[in-house]
Amino acid sequence: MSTARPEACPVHHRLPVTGPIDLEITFTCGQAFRWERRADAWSGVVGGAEIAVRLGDPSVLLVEIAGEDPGREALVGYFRLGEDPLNHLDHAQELRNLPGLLPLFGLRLLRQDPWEALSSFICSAAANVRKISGCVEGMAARWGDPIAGSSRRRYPAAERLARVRESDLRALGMGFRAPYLKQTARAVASRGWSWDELREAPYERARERLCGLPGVGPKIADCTLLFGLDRLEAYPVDRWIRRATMELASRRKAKDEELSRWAARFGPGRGYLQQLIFHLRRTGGPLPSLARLNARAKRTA
DNA sequence: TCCTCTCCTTGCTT
DNA sequence: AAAGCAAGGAGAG
Repeated sequence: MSTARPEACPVHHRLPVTGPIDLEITFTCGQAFRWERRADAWSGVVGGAEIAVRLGDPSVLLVEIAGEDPGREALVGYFRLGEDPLNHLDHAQELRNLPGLLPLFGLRLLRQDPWEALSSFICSAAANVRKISGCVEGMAARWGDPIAGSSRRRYPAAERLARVRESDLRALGMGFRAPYLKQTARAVASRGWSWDELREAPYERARERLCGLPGVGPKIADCTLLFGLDRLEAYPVDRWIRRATMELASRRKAKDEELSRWAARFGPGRGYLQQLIFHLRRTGGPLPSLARLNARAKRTA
């Protein structure tokens, strides 16, 4: 149902937004790696489209499309425009008192393509955001199909990356991640792999499946579940979330799995909250202990 | 089986 | 200039 339009007549959408929205945080928080700041908007690639987005008057997302229009509903889903992110606090009232967290709820957790999320986060091992973007954008430039009316390219499918040379991945700066990415691309492109099956599977089962892929451990499995498979109960524990969660839990040392279990108290939307905590910890310094914080809040109430 | 340590690439920072 | 650091994972011991 997607139609390619000529460049001279780009498609526009005006999409009303439920709840707060902050494009800067959304695109720079480390969940996605193909969003670029332009003079007047942000440019990203979603499916077969380049989309430029900016905010309009009272909480409207203005979208300009080049290439295959995903359609209004797909875009509303991609940005979760019909959901108020603050709802995720319903099961985590204790976090309301966390200084600096409330202003971050304009972060929209994007519903990304699972293969793009998986492969991007394989690139993320021991890398920083700039490095990851370079790898991801490099792969798209080299192997992605062109988008009509745009200089940007689609993200290459697993089938395509399964056929590239490892040396070409290394040339893009992939380093030791190159063989992981290629082998995982092969596995995902094979007949034995089904994203639909993963969507149906219980969280633990899906996580085990992903961990069976080369170069994929618990952290990247959880990122794939959270960012690519809409599993908001996934709580990826990286070095920042490890520190942040230990601080909140008043723990000196703890295993990642313990921290995941501890974070279950934040409810079914804890993955969404994780992304806010991640951003807060990276930009705002150490976090207070939740126990002390809530004791103080109770006294002053 | 579980824990800890080291290595693996690269490029930018101190 | 050498070392540290960056959304980790795999293999050894």
